[in-house]
Amino acid sequence: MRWSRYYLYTTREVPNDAEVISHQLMVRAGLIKKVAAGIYTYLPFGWRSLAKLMAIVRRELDAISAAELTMPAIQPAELWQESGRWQRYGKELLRIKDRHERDFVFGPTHEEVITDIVRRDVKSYRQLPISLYQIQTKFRDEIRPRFGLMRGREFIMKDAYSFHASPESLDVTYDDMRRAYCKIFEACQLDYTVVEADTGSIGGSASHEFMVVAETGESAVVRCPKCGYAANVEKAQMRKLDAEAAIPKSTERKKVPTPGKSSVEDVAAFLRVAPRQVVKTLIYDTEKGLVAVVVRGDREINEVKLLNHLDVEHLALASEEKVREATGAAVGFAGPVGLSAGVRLIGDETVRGLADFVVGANEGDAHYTGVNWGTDVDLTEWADLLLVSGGDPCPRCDGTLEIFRGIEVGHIFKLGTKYSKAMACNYTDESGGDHPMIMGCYGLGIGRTVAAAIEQNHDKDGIIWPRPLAPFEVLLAGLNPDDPEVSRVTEELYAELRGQGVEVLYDDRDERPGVKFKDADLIGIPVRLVIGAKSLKDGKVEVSLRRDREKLLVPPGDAVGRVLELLAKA
RNA sequence: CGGGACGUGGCGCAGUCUGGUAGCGUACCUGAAUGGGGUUCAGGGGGUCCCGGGUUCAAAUCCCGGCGUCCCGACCA
Repeated sequence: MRWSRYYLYTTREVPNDAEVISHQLMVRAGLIKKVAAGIYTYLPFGWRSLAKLMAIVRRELDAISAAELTMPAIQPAELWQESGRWQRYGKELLRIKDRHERDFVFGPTHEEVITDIVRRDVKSYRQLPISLYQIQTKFRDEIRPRFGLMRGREFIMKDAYSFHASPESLDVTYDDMRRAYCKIFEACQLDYTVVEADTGSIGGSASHEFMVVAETGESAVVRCPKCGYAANVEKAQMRKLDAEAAIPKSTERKKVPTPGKSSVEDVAAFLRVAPRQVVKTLIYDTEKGLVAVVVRGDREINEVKLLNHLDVEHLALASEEKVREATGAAVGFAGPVGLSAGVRLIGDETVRGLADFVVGANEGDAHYTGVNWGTDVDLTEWADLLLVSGGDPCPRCDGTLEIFRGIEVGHIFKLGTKYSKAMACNYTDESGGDHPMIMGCYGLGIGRTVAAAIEQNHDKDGIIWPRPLAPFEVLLAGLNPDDPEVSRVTEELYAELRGQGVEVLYDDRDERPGVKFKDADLIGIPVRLVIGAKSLKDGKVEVSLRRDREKLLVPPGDAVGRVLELLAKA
């Protein structure tokens, strides 16, 4: 491709609405252009990279006998009413009406449509298992789109669905998918981790996320370097410490004034105890009423665990008024002793072994000291509600968990029969009985993966494409277009590279060398071949890798061979 | 949805407080020189100052209402 005829325009300025580096570089290097918040055009240069990733995805999914199809983006509301998600799915679901005022949605995901298709075609256990996938534009009306393609409202996703007659069959496909995902992300040369994940609103029994390690990632993940345990913090557990248990009761409960001390730190400092001796009580508002959760003062509640434990749809810290209603005191003085009767009380496992601790007194400016389970509070509901953090003990071995941030580029679920039951997607078994099919679903963010690759592969001057995702493999630049010898050699090399099947972008623009070098660094094509009058006088052209920019001077006749060698290394 | 900020040639910004000729950089067009890290000089085109209403002799600037965008918290590929 000759750059002079190509649609690729770079900018020197950083766009004022781009915060993270991958977003800035994708705009500056002419990959994407914003149309509205969270909605982007994929420009030709960016689309080439997405297309490469999609080809890798297709290759690996076809290899595990998944069949590609394409479902409609616009889906009738009836299917969503049938699955129950018309009511449950929140405002992220874009609902639209046609000219007859009939309800439709722009699909944020396709469980309903795929289940509807399969239930009509597949009747027998002999037809199972089945795996289907598509690569398609989705729309989720996110409250806050951000970071360019990392969290768009409209985005391209690969979504796959599998159908089975037994849990064992699902296990096999799930493992196939997991391995295929690993191959895909390895093919993209990404530094990623597979982590255990919460199943969230999609539901199901098991789930793993594929996290690309990056500072700007929106998810927090813990990993044990010793045994390899890795989990999203939403899901992560820690080992219970025996030492925390069975501290004997030694004091009587006593109410003490704590004027103006509402935070754990303040109360602990004021009473001269460690924050971990303070038990904090958080009042949550849910559709099932108010819930009080007690947790060790130095720790945080994992709201996802709480949501799952309570089996509720909505969960939020209660308002000032609701807290008053439940405790009779201002926020900061709630405690489990003498809580309003209608409030459900749940204890996190971490406070179970505590004795002689401090709690809020449910009245302004006062706390209790010397509080103990049993004698002072009758608490019967215990659960693991802890938000795990770095430094906590691994739940699987005696190692210590590390915490890092990641970009969720893929997510696989064992769905079970949630959708097949709701939508009567059944098969007939050997003995003629009907059963709902067991399902799995598997998502992979196409644009997000490319953004993550840039997030992980760049320097101060621009993108450094991993070769498998690079829009072009080689950048060819002639520096002195007026020099007939330069242009002759450059044209010859261009023809030769193309003859070898190399994807080459030929910078034939009438620009000064400085501009060409700066643009080359910015757009980050892995291998660079430069022809300039100076080195050509010595019978040499330059070959270099974008990553280290180490120049190799070779005769023009050897150039293509050296380019191919470097490509193999890129 | 709560909290904060912003909206001025394509892009990045100044001007708004204190109302009075719409400006700078860059990009673009023409010409010349230059030709190994965003070169230089000369000339030129391009604006509903987000939208609507109000105050005023006069509004980018003040007032009211809307819209859009970005950032920080609850969702997800």
